[in-house]
Amino acid sequence: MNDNKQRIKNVALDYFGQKGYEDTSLAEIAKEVGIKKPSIYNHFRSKEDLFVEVLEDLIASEVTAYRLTEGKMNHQEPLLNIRKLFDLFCHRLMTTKEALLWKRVTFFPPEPFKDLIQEHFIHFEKVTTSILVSVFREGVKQSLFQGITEDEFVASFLCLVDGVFLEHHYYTKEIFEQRIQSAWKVYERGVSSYKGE
Amino acid sequence: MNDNKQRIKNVALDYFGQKGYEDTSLAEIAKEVGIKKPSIYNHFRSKEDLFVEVLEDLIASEVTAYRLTEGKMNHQEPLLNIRKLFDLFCHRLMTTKEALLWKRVTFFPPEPFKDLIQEHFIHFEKVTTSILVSVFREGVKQSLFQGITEDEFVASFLCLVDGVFLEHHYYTKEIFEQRIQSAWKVYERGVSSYKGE
DNA sequence: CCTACCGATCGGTAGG
DNA sequence: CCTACCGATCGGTAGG
Repeated sequence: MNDNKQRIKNVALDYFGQKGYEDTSLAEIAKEVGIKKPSIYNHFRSKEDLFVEVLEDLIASEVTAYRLTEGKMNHQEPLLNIRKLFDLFCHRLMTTKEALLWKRVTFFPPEPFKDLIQEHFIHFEKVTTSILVSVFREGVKQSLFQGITEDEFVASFLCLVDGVFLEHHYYTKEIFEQRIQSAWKVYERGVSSYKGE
Repeated sequence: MNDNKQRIKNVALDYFGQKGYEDTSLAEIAKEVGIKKPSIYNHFRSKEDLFVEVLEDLIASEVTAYRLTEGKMNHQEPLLNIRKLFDLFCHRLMTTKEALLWKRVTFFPPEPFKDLIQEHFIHFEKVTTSILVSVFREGVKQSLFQGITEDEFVASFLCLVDGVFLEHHYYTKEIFEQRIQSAWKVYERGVSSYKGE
């Protein structure tokens, strides 16, 4: 019964990510699902409604993934944990349709959703920040991250991840993986103590 | 006589950057310029033509800005030069309309221009990379950047700059500047030698 | 879930 | 530079 509703959302997630919200028509979504355009209105009150539902699902699945990784951390190894977070991020970026749409809308939010998307972005960042802070504090206990404040630790990690986020689009998979490794290496050196390991 | 042609291009640069190519109509561009839509066709054969001209101007001005900064560098001070490049980038990001459109089309190129944009992207990256490479090599002569390869140096800088770019959209000016400083600090530590200054 | 249709807007043209 | 207009397509509705 609700099979088609989920199918519409799946196709919408894909098309909104590939072509953007404004440039995706309900007619082409319907065609891909195998129904006619007006039938979409049996499940969603408007195109905007459809977008909001797709977006909300996306956020929920991102937050869940990060919480799961947090649960799997070994609190004795801060450097490993921060790497795990980084890998999780890169992995989702390359394998999920959600990442493409999330990237698109955070970067170029469609007019009607600017505020909504901003709220989600801030919420999502709070989730990741709280994880980063707990990793940092554990590291400090172990005399890691010397000369770096909590805020600097968080900000530089988020900047790293945002940079990777953008670059995913520019390059082929091979070059992208090189880029990731290079950026990570410099980041890790940067947050490590000058006096070296 | 060609005053209106330039005005059309200025407005188009702004709107294409803010709203994207597909979601910008010739009617609204005309309105902003103070003419009617068909008059645009006195200066451009099509909407696609207008976009291509805007894009070509954009590339030219970006390349010029980077070349100018390169010319002002003091080759004895690699760390200062890389900081200058970083500042140039951040400055242009916050003050020029070109940067916004450029980032938009490199990430989410409108269908009809995918190949054209890719060509320009590769060209532009060659310019910035060549500047970074010459900074890096001067640094190596001075025993800076120990343990970092040329590719890693270039990749991590571009990642830093891409991260900053994304964050520019999301934060207030004050928070953004804090973020920039934190990201820069970790980057600089990361590319500097472990054995410290 | 469908067919048939709506007003609005799109890029673009004719003709002056 | 304009007015007037084109076919196509958009999101959305009526009615079954």
